[in-house]
Amino acid sequence: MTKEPKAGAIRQHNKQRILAAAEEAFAEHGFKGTSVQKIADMAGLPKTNVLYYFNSKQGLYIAVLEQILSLWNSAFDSATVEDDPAEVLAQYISDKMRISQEKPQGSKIFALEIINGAHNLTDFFKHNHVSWMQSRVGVIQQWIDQGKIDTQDPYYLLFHIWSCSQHYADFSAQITELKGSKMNAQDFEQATRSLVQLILKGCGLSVPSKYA
Amino acid sequence: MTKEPKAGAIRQHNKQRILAAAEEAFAEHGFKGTSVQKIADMAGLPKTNVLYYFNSKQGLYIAVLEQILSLWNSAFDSATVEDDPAEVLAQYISDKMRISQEKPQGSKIFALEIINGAHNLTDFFKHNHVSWMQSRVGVIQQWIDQGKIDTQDPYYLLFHIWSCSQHYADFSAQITELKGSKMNAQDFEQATRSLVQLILKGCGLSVPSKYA
DNA sequence: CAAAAACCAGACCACTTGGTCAACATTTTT
DNA sequence: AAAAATGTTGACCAAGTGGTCTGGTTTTTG
Repeated sequence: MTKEPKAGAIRQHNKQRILAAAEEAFAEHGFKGTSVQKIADMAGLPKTNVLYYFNSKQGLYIAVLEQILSLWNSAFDSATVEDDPAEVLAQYISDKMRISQEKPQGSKIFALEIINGAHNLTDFFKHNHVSWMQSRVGVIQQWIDQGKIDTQDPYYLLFHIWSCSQHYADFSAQITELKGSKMNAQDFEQATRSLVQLILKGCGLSVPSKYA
Repeated sequence: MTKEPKAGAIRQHNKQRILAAAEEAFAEHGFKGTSVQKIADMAGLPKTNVLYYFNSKQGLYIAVLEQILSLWNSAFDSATVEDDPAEVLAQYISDKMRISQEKPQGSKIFALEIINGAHNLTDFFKHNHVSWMQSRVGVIQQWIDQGKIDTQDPYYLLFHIWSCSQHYADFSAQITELKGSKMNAQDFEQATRSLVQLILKGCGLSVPSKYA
């Protein structure tokens, strides 16, 4: 069992400092490509100190992962059949795009983790993830059955929403190269509108004026 | 200049052997996570031999990258305004999905490379890529101007096509987890139809019967 | 204020890494 | 068949790795 000493303002502060540095480093160089020493330098602490708070490099990595996942909630999580699919999906896409804009590192780390086989995601998380998926697929299927949106496999719809929105975080280097400059806030707005229109129209929905 | 000794059946054969092993290893563990020793083992050769053909680990990695990129061509590359956008886009999406199914390692390596900042892609490739993009964006824009497809930023449309199709290669671990089993040929067919419908309908096009 | 708990950090270690070198074997060319 | 080019390989190395240990300092607590 991991010891969890209560409170400790210093502990709190230092752990946060280390987590922030680790998130940046892991996002940029991956797990193997990041050394504990480098994280320590970025956090302005000796290496031993990092290992003191997080017992191992992997422990720190998992802590980073969990912190990221805890921030990925959305109104879509609790949507029901009663809700308007156009409204709910548009909101969900907007949420995911905002996360890609504001927390690109998290998305990158998650992507790296999945590409490498997701070996560090706990069974607890995986189980949660599967449950969430089944529940959301259920709602979408009901929308389909009621003829509110086009017939399709709800799994693929969700995959497509994720991939497009996360693309703006994960592949930012490529996007910058191709567009000639880094995407700014206005670009993100436009990309979001573009994606909302594509997905909603692609599902046979019309875009709520709020997102047009 | 890199010496390129003519012919040499042995050379050809060994290099190919090493490239294949390296592709598999890099896709699974990334650049930093793969040791030259491991690649050598997989290729059934001593480490020194690998370094003999490719002067460094990075050299080998770049060779792998170039080999991958050389296979990513499609009919879309040479499409013109005269062509039917529905037909061309549906074909392009199908092509990209087939690559995700048949060559997932390549897609993964490319994704890892981009996430990590694309530092190993040569300027030559980047320039080619930008040119390709501008040319394709031009064609799409003309389709828009002629009212053949919905008004939108062509850049984002292409990003969305890429991200969705590559998602099936890069995030296969997550998909398998969520769907409960690895995607088979039939699943890929269905996913392709689903994506073609989403994108085309999202652009205001109707799906050619061939892809419905 | 003293003891206990928490925190800090240099020295150190076993191990892996990419890469070199020199000697030897094989193939190709003349 | 001699010479030149190409291929093969074990021994070796310097640098970097995650992680431990030990002894100290600071902070918290009774």
